[in-house]
Amino acid sequence: MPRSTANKHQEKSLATRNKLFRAALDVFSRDGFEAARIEDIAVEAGFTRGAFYAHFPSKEDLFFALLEEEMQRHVERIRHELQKCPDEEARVRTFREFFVKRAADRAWSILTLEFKLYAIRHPHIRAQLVRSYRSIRDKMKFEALWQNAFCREGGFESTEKLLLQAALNGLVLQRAYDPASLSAAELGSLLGGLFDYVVASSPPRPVR
Amino acid sequence: MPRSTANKHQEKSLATRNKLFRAALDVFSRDGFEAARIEDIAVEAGFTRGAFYAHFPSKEDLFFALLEEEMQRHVERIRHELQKCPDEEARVRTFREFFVKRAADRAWSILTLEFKLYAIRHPHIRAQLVRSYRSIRDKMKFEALWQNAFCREGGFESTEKLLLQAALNGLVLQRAYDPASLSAAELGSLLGGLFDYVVASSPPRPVR
Amino acid sequence: MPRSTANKHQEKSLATRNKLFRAALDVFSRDGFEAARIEDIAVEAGFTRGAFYAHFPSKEDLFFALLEEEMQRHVERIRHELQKCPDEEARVRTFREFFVKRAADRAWSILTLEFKLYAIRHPHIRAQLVRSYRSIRDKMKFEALWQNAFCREGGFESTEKLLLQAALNGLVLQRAYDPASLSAAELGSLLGGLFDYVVASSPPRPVR
Amino acid sequence: MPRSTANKHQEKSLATRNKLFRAALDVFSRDGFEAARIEDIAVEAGFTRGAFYAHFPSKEDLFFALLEEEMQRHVERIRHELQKCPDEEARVRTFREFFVKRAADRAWSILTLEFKLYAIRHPHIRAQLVRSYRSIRDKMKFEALWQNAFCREGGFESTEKLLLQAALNGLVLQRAYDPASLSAAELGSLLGGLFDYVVASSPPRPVR
DNA sequence: CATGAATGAGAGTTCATTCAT
DNA sequence: TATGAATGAACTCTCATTCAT
Repeated sequence: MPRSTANKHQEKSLATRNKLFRAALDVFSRDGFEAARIEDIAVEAGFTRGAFYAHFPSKEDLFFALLEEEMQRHVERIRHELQKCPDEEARVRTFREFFVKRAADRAWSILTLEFKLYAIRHPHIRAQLVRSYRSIRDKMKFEALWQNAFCREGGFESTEKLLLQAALNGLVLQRAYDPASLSAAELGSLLGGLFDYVVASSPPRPVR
Repeated sequence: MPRSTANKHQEKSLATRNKLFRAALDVFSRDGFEAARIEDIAVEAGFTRGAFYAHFPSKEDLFFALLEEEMQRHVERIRHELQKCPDEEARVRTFREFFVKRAADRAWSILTLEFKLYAIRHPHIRAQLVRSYRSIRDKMKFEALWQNAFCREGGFESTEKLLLQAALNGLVLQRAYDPASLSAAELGSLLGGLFDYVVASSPPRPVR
Repeated sequence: MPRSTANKHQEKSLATRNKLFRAALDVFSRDGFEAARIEDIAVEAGFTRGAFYAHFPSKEDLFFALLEEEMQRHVERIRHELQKCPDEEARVRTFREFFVKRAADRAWSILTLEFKLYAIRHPHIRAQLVRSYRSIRDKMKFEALWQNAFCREGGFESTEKLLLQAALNGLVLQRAYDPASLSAAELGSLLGGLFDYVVASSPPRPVR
Repeated sequence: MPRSTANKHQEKSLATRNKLFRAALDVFSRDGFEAARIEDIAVEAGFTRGAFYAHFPSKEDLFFALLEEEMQRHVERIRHELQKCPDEEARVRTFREFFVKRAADRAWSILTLEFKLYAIRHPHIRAQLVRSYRSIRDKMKFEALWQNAFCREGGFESTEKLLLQAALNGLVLQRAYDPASLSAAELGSLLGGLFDYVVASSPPRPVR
């Protein structure tokens, strides 16, 4: 088998995988993780179920891949923006903006909630999700990013970040199911205020 | 139809309904709303599926009944405690304690999240859920409760309360799927701090 | 137990039975024999399922009772009209009118078809239905009625009558499912013509 | 996707569909349309319920497919026979024979009745059935067939044909539930006579 | 006589997954 | 690699019927 043929195969395979990937994001966003049918994802990508199983062992595995990519992209965007900041004040402002803007990605917030709930009910997945988050964080050096930016102390998994995350997802959910109860502006203002509160209450890092 | 017969029927019916009610709370907590099978609820209560359908038209309706009862109980407990408070400071302290303690009811927080996600995917239920929350709030005079306690202005659905709710549920979820990332003490401290922040940032009610 | 009390009970019981009877005709007409739910019949009569079972062993038995009553009423009306006829010509005209007019009782025609189909699928009922028709005919002296009226020979179950019956029910069914294909006038004219044909082709009875 | 694979799949699929088709005719004939269980049809064909749903969206759709095929086959047989007829007399004789012989297909007559009754109770199906009959008739050029054969005028849906149909089905039903009331010979003679009557009473087509 | 709570069998339908091609 | 036919388990919901009251 000539090398070029092998490459052709590999390329085509990768292309299929990518199409399934994009399709999955669409279908998950539209129907939710549990309600999403594998057939719908395959069809949305232009294939049949068989192609799905040739690339991913299960719906869960596809989600983990998606999760990893999404976080990677997010961190890279932040890192890129932070490099342009002259001082800590600018860095904090950048973080704040990023945080508040995440409310716009309704689908992702909801997908995150949904999958965590799913994980609670499926012990095997729960363990994998915990591992997955840890591994992504390690790979991304997320902790260092946060600490360098803020000159503040942070534990292994800073609880303040969990609060921000929880509030963000919870409020997006609230707006999703009852938009009348919370306007987009109110949501933004709530998140902004919370961010300021968290930063203000975070203890300054002792000078070494 | 003799009166005694009717009473016997009524009594028995009510007893069965209650057993199903309790069983549902158990099963929902254990398996989640969607995964909960009607048969499991019925069996847990000591009956068959048919009995379930004789008392509740659907799993959703049972959940709404549960929701209403739960909120009613909660409000009543708060109201009772508030009556014993001599001044506003005591009332705020009472509210704070209630809020922080709600984190202990892991099952309910998670059930709430789950059902809201379910509602997003089922328009008919979404509308009913919105109506249900509104109707319970009206019946409970929840707004008045909150406003009297705090001597502060509050809109129809005060956004600050939504933030508290969102953070509470989100953090409980976090602890449920990864307990190592957040100890019970940290969770309590996070919630307490958030409560203080919200109360502090809430504008004092203008004197009339 | 005083006699009057016994009578009261009997009376009340009969009244209940009658109410169930009328309700059954309504519900059967509306929903069809098989789709009719015993509960609906009971409720329509102002009772509960238990009352139904106190008076009729099953839906089928109720139908047989209904069938018997309906045929009895029909024969009595014919007999009454025939008595007023001075000669054979008038009797034939009377019969013709009765036949054509039966097309107006859409519900009964359809119910008849439905129950016969049901009987085919339920051997036990099939046998009972055959017996039932025979017994009603005997009791009503239906054959004698027909023969006296027409001065014509007729077998045990004259096949011409079966043709009339079949055509009537079949055409009513046709109009029920596709009214555009057959107007009421066309239906009447078809039935009238068929009646005339049957009478004309029937061999005159030999003088004894 | 290689062509040969696609063909194999197509072939297999068609074979399965056909097996389900035949099985359905059997089961419908034996148990009736409503009582027929999808599982029985699938098993009779050598498959499971899942296979059924892969080929037909519902029991009703399967019936419509069956109806179309049956009518198509019937019309084709008639058309074929008519071509061999030298004159109108022969054509009328051919039609007569076909009509009388249809009484032998007890299952189909009864299935037809049953489905029409079912349609009356299910508005959605009723509309589809009316459309289905019309579309088949149009596709088959059934009207032209009938008119060319007879040199007689006929409306869009000649009412005489409806009478023949109704009588046929009704008499077959009668024989099905009470064979003693009508011998096969009597049934044939009744149908033959009716056919002659209808043809004789049909107005000859005016010469253009 | 009448109630109505409870049973339990049974139907339709969906879909992740397997596997021959 | 990709197809798509087929499986089979799971789940919801309906209703005739029984029975204690």
